[in-house]
Amino acid sequence: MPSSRPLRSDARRNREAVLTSAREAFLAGEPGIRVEEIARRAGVAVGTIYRHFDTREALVEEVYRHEVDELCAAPAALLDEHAPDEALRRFLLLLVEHAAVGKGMSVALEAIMATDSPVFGDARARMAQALDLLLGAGAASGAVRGDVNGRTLLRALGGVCGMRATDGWQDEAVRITGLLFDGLRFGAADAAPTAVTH
Amino acid sequence: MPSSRPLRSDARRNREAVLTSAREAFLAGEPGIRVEEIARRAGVAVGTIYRHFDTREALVEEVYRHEVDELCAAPAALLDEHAPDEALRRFLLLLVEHAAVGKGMSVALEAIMATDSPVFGDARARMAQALDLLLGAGAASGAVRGDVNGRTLLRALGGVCGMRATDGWQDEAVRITGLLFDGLRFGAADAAPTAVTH
DNA sequence: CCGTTTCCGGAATCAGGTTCATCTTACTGG
DNA sequence: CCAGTAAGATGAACCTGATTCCGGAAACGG
Repeated sequence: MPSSRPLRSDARRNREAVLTSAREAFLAGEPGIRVEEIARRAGVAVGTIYRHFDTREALVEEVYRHEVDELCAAPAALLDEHAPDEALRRFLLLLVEHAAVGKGMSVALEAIMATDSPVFGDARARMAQALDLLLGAGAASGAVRGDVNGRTLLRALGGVCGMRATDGWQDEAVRITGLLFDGLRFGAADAAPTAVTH
Repeated sequence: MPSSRPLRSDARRNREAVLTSAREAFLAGEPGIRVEEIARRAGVAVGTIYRHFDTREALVEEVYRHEVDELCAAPAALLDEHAPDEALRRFLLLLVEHAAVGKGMSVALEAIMATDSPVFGDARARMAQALDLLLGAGAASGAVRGDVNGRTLLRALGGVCGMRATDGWQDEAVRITGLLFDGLRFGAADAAPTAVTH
């Protein structure tokens, strides 16, 4: 019996309340919020949180699963409407944008992309797959070199997401993204370098 | 009076012992070692560590200051013996190599490059300056684009250093480095893309 | 050798995450 | 509508680790 019976009503309600409180806290820029405080805001006791999530990290992962799903769905949609290289470029910028949404998301993206945290293993794999889709299409059309895979690019992007809070970080993030984008096209296309501010 | 009188002999000895124990532990692959354990190995009490270092992080920083100095001195030496773009390429590879020396160094490099930790503010600034030297020379010779600064590149490299422990991570690190290198030359040179395995 | 000053030791304190024995509550069949 | 029971909730206690702090010990200057 893989999935036991559905959650009891109060359990479902509490679970939702915890996720909501956690999400709000993270997006509000307090990624380090204590478990006890999340519980307080959700109107439950800490024990309740641990009934639903194995560990604090597991809760964090759950909070961001939705965002990750959204991000992973983007490549297919972008390829529908744009040439492979343009789709790739847009996706990279999308990542930066998402990192900009809030410190919390940025922290999660960084953990997904730049670490080996087993907690985000699943998210990482899906993300790499999404990138593979773009890179494959780009390589097939000859606009992108074929010797880089999603996992590698994901790694390379890790640094971009760890830089919120710096003065003017968003410009810098766009610049780094452009750098990687150009690196990906190096020797595969005849386009001019991406405009990178002045 | 900026610098008070020299440390008492036993103080100097203990300080050294602590740094040595910490360095050995980090290089041996236990970056998370407890302060108490560092103290034990150095033959002192925890209080002694806190007399010399404000915080655990401060101790870590001190341990790596030497390595950082070494790394920061490299650009000038490389420019003496190689063309600007080749010097840049070699320096990027040198970073990967250093990250490979041990998990500890890798952790520190990552903290320096990819975060805003005030602890490494100094190291970060010096590193960015070192990269500026290389980028400036490259731009002047026309081999590298002129719109990227050291700080930005440092950020981009952050991800590379957070990937130890993955299977085959070193190859991947070299690949990412090559990607960035090519991105830096995009539109500025006529060379072929860096060989990046396949 | 004595008075000072600087250090050292290590138990106590603090901070957060995690656990667990006990009390509640939602669902169930009758 | 009600008792029985399993699922859920609680929150004080526990654990791990960093940091603090108050005597006691050691070095230095004379």
